[in-house]
Amino acid sequence: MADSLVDDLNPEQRAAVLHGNGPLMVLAGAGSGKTRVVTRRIAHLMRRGVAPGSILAMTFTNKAAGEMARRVVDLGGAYVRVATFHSACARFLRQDARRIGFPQDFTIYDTYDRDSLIKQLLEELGLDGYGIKASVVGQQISRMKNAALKPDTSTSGFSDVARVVRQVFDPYHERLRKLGAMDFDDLLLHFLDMLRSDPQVAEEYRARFPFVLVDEFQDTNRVQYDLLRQLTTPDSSVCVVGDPDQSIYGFRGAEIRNILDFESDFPTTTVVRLETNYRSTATILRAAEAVIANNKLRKDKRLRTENPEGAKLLKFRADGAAEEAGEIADRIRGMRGEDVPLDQIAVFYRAHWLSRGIEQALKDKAIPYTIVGGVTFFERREIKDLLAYLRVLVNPLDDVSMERVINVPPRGMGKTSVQKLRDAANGAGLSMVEAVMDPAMHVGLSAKSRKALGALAETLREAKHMSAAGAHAALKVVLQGTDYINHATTMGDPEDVAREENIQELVSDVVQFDEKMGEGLSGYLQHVSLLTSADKEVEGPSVQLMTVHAAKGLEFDHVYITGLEDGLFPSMRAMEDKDGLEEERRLMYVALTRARQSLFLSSARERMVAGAMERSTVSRFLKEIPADAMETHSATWHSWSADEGGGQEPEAAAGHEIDFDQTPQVIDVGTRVRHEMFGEGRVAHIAGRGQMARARVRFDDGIERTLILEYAGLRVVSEGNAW
DNA sequence: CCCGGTAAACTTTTT
DNA sequence: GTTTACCGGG
Repeated sequence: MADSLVDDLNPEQRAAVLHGNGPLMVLAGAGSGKTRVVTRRIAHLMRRGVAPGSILAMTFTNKAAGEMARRVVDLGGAYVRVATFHSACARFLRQDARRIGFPQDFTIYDTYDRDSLIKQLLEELGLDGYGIKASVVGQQISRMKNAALKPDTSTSGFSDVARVVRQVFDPYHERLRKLGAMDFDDLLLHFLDMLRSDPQVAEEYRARFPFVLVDEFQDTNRVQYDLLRQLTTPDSSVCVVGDPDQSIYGFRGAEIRNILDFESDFPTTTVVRLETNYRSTATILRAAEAVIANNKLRKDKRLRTENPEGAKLLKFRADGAAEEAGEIADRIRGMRGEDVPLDQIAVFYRAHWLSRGIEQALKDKAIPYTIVGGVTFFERREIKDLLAYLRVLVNPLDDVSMERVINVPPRGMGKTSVQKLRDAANGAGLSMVEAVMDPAMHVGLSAKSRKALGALAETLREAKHMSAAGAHAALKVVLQGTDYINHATTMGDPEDVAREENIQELVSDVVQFDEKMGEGLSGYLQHVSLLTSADKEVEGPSVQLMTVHAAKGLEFDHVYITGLEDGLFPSMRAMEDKDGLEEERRLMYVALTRARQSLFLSSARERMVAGAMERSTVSRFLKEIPADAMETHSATWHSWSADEGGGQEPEAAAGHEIDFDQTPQVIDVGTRVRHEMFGEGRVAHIAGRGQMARARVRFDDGIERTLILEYAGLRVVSEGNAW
C-alpha cells in the first residue's frame, strides 16, 4: 500500500516514523534525515487520530521549532505547537504561576537583566570590593542551576568567586521573587518544582500530553532531563532524537549521560539508528568522520553514504584576517556569477566578533548577507529601554526594569536621587514603580526631580490605561510621553540613524503582534523575552553568516569555515582540558557536516585580537583531515565544482608561498626580516620551539637583539636560502 | 547631575 | 578595536 509519509524512507527511518506506543530513541547521525523522521512521525501520529494538542514537541532553538512546525504543516498535518524547553515552561507557568507564589504576569529576565540585578546585590551586600564582575557571578549561578545544584560547601571551591557566589545565591533568588521575575534557568526550575511538589499537577500534564518529543536530545541538561521524566512515565510514548557526536552545549550543562540514562529509565525503549547520510558528498563525510574519530570518549560509529565523491575540500592559509575575508568574498562573488543561490552559501566562525572582518569584505564587494544571531534586535539598548517601560506597566514589582529607565532619557535622577527614592520605597514597603507613581515618596528630592518623576508617573499611568487597547497603544504613549525617539537619535554617534530604524521596527512588530495574536501587552512581552536571534525573516537571498553553534541543524550547499587556528578554533579555553577539546572537536564535526557540496577551510597567520596583533598556527583539527581529501586553494577564482578545472593547482606566487601545514612562520637562520621598531635585519640564530621560540637577529644598525617570535611580529623580507 | 575626556580590560559558544 | 570604569570641569 502506497503511503506518501514513508514511501521514500529507508527501513530504519520508516521504523522510527511508524513506531507505535512506548518510548523511542532515535540516534541519528549527521545528515541522516532526522528532521524528516521527526516531522513525519508527528504527521503520522495525527493521521492515527492523535489530536495536535496532545503532542508536546520540544526543540532547542526557536528557529528549529518554527522550522519543524512549518514542515509538519507542509506534510498536510495540522498546526502543532513546537516549543523550546524555555518557551514551553514559560507558557505553562503563565497559567499556574500563582501556585508557586509568582504573579501571573511575571517578568522574564535575560542575561543582561540578571547581571544588573546581581551587580546591585553585590553593592548592597558589600561584596563589590573584590573586583568580581557581576557577569561572572551570574554565569556561575546559572551553571549551578543547570546542573541542579545548590550552593552548599560541597559544590563550590574556596576562591573569591566561589565565596561570593555562595553569598549571593540565596539573596538573588529572594530578590527575584520579590520582583516577580525569573531568569531563563528559573523557567525550567520553577516549573519542575511545581510538578514535583504537586503530583496531581504532574499527572494533569501527563494526561494532557501523552506524546512527548524531544529533538537535539544530546544537548539537554540535567534539569531538562528531570523535567522530561516528570512529564512522562517509563512506558510513555516519548520520543527523543539526538546524536552524541553533535553535543556542543556542555558549557550550558548538557550531559551526554542523558542518552545513556534514557535506556535505563525507560526500559522498554526501542532504539533506532540512522546511519546513512543523505546530505554530503562522500569526501566531506570522510573528512568529518576522520576528525571525529580522534575523540577518545566516544562509541565508534560510522556513517554510510551513496552520494558521489564530489570535490575535494579546499584549504586556504591567508597572511592576515583581511586577506582571508577578501578571498572568501571573491570566491562567493564567483559562485554568484555561476548562479549559485546566495542563501545556499554559509560562512561559519567560532565566535561572534569574528564576523566583523567577513562582513566588511562582503560589504566591500556588494554581496548581500545576513547575520544569524549576534547582538539581536531585542538586545539593543533602545529596544531594551522601551521594553523596560512596557514591562513596568505589566509587572509593577519589576524594579530592575524601572531602574533601567528611571533616568532614560536623562531626567535629573542621578545616583543619589535614585538612592533616596529607593530608600523611601523600602521604608514604605513599596516597589520602585509604586514609589514613582506616588508623589508622597518624592519628598526630599530636588524640585527638578520631583517634576520629572511627576511627568514620568503621568506617562506610565496613561500608558497603563491605554494598554487595554493593545501593546501598540501603550508603546505609543511611552514614546510620546518620554520623547524617547528624540533622545535616541541625538546621541551624536553614527548609530543615531540605526536607532531610529530599530524603534520603527519595534513599533511595526508590536502592531503586527496586536493584529495577529491579540494577546495584549503582557502576551507581547512574554513572546518577546524568549525570542532571540531566530525569528528574523530573511529578506531576499543572502549569504548566511553565523557561529558554528548557530549552524547546528542547518545545511547548505557551500560552507566556509573560517578562523581555523589553534586558540580560536579550538578556542584557547577549550584547549586547556581534554573534555573541552573533545567538545570543540564535535563542534568542528558539526561545522563540516553542514555542507552538502563544497567546503572551504580558511585560517590567517595573524589577526587582531583585543587590539593586539596575534600570530597563530593552523588548527589541529584541520590537520586531522586526510590529506587526500583536501587541496590547497590558489588565490585565483575557479569554479567550485570538481569537473570544471578544480583539479589543477596554479603556481603559488613567488615570495608568497602558501605553506598551509607549516607551523608558525618560515623564519629560518639567514632569513631577512623586518621589525616594526628596529627595521630590517638578518636572523642569526633560532632557539626554542612553539611559544618559546626566539630568534637572534642582527639588525642593520649593527645591534643584535633576541626576540620572542610570538610577540615580535617579524615579517619576512626575503628567504635566506634564496641567496 | 551631566558630559567629555582618558585609562584599562577584555571576547567562546545560547535559552 | 571596542566597550566599560573613573575623573574633573561645566
